[in-house]
Amino acid sequence: MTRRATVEEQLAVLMRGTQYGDPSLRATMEDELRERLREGRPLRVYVGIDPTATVITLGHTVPLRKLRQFQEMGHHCVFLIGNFTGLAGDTSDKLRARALLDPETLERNAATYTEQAVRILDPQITEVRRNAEWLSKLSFAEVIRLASQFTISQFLERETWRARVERRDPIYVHELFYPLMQGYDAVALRADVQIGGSEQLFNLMAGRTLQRAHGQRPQVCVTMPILIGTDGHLRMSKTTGNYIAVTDPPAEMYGKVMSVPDHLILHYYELVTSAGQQEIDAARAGLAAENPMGWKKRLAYRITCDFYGAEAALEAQAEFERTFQARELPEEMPEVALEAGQPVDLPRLLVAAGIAASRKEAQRLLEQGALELDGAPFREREWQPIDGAVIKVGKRRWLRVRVTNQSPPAR
RNA sequence: GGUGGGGUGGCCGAGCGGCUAAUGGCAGCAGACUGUAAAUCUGCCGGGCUGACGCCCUACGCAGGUUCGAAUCCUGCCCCCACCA
Repeated sequence: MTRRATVEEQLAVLMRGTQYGDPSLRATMEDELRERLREGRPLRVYVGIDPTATVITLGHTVPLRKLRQFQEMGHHCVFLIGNFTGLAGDTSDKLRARALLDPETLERNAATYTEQAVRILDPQITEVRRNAEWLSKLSFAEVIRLASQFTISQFLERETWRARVERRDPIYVHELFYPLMQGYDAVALRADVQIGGSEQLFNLMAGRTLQRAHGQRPQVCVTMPILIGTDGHLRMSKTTGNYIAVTDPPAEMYGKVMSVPDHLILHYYELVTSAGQQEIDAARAGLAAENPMGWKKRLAYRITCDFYGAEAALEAQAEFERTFQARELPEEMPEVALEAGQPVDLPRLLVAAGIAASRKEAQRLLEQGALELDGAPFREREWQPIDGAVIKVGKRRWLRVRVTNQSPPAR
């Protein structure tokens, strides 16, 4: 990626993996992008994220990766933090629509977001902006002017809103402002290209409308598919808990990828790795012919490697092989200190060690045969502690016991 | 302001006087099996006490009431939705 690729080469990479509901829209966007690439100047490209939670998941990284591709081709990239749009809450979730986030929270989130986002982008050359910069300064009169660019029927063409109207679900007025706000971002940034999830298409298109109204050339909209979470069918998000965070430690990141259902392996290769077309094709062919596990391990390695480097990724892989494939002990595990000579009540111990949420739960685990003591099943509730003993609970929880020599054993 | 429909366990969603800690689905956990924390199958899935049979507490928007007994009936209140004004 040292020398500038040709326009068609760039275009092929940049359009790969994108998703548009409508082929003609895709064709339009592709043509417009080609046109701009031909100008030979660095394009202004951006991705916006509302800092509504504290973690960036692999789902967020999908558009960010696309942004990275632009960056690698020498285009100017902006990471936009929606600290103003975030103020009003999430449009798609009724319950959260009213939960206004306070500025401090937003600020804190914004900081962590940036830190996490630059794991994907090149921090040296990424411009980080916040949309409160311009949105907070708009007057009501200006907002009205923006609003006059849209009609209600345009809004009702948006599938999600139409569905909500039909279901008689509420649509709050402020939700209608979202596209305006997001669209105005494009104006303020004088964007050539905006990248977003495919559910954001309407908002990205609003950017075009407003840019046109401001005498700017409408931005090219690049929309990416939604990443499915680890449960295998819902969109990856923090609220549903089916997520892999970019800040998950290596072993956990690796393991979570391994817990993804097989049918998503290719989906992940396409959206959250830098695999090129050939590799994707190879993976597709391989998955059809071989045990998918190997491909999934390669995937897990790749993803972990992207965030933590090869060494950590190898270690995570070794740890996984050791604990889950060979069923051996992990390198590190929590420890508890117990007094010598005192029999212990295991459910109580598990709760105290934070391994079970309640005694009831610990009891259940015991009854279900989930406990292993130094490799052998153990179903008693009373236990005489042994120094260095390892208690395994279920498949992935371990506890090492240390016995303190309060009363030194005769010896 | 009026009319109608609603508020049930992490989520969705049944129940509409006792058999209900509350059907079912999703998510989660465990076991078996395995090709992985995949798939499949089985079980568990509010909390405390008990070695155990079991006992107790909390729970169906909130507060009262009627009943031997209420998520289920009545009253008041709060909140949500739609339609009409």
